[in-house]
Amino acid sequence: MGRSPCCSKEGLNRGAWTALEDKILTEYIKVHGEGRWRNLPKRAGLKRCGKSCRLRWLNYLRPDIKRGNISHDEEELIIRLHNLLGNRWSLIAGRLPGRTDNEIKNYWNTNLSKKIQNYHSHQNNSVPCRKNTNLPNHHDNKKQPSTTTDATPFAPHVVRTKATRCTKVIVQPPQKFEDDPPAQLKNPTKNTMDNAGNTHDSDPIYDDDDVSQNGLDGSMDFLMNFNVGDVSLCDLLNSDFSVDLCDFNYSNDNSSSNENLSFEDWNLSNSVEPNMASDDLRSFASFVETGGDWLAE
DNA sequence: AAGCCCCTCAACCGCCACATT
DNA sequence: CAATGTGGCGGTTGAGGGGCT
Repeated sequence: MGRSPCCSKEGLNRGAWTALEDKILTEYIKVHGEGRWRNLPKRAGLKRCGKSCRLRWLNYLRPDIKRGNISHDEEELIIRLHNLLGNRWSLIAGRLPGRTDNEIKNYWNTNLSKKIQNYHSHQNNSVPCRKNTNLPNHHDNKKQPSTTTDATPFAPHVVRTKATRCTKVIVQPPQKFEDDPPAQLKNPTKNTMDNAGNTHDSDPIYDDDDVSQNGLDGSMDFLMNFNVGDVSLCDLLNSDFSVDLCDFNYSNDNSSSNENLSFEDWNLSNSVEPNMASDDLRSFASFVETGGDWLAE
């Protein structure tokens, strides 16, 4: 099946965006919203390819973009996530609110990949084989930057799964949790956490009406509603997953599918490092792996 | 001061998955 | 079911800037 190019390249501007183009694009999206990228340039009066507009918006103009230096915490998280996910920058970026996949990819290629190479060289005088890590050749012969952190990569543990997103899942707890559930599971009282780490009980999914509608009695079943960005970076890094079991991220803006998620899916989306899991989490994870139903809304 | 080299990162490209017709 | 449309992803490129000689 043939594909038409995303746009005619003739007569279009290329290269760096001007301030005026940025302004036009921003104003247009403010009024009309994102989407329909192919037609956007014509409607907005931009001599740009639709793809280029989308990229410019997503990577640079979006108001929620966090620009500036990657913090040590963020760097550590990137390393951990890359260890789990490989070069799946969009997934990694999804765990770093305000950061874009392009930014993380660039940061990895220019900083972290070298640090890790240096680290492994230092450890055993050889660079271990890393799954799915394709370092750009054009950087190989360039001088190494000074190492400013002591970030320690983990052994390769890339989980290869298809990225699956869902916002709301219903999980029946294992017997262990029915007998002695973690605090937040005992009382599924609508706790969600915002970006500042504050908890709220505003999530309508936990409303009594919802519980009854779903046939849940609150003590046996519980709902979890996750969104990327709901948990701050520090929360994620410092999570005691036995306590924060309900605060994982699993995002979705496209909730039409009804998927069964494997434990791998669940684990990679909810835990930065599997070894961090507590006994409770392990039990819970085991339950999910062996029969828990994930019912995407 | 000029030229060269290297690094960073915004932007581009090609491909893929999924939705729609 | 095939063709087409659309959005998204990861790899790569190259302009521009800074540092070094």
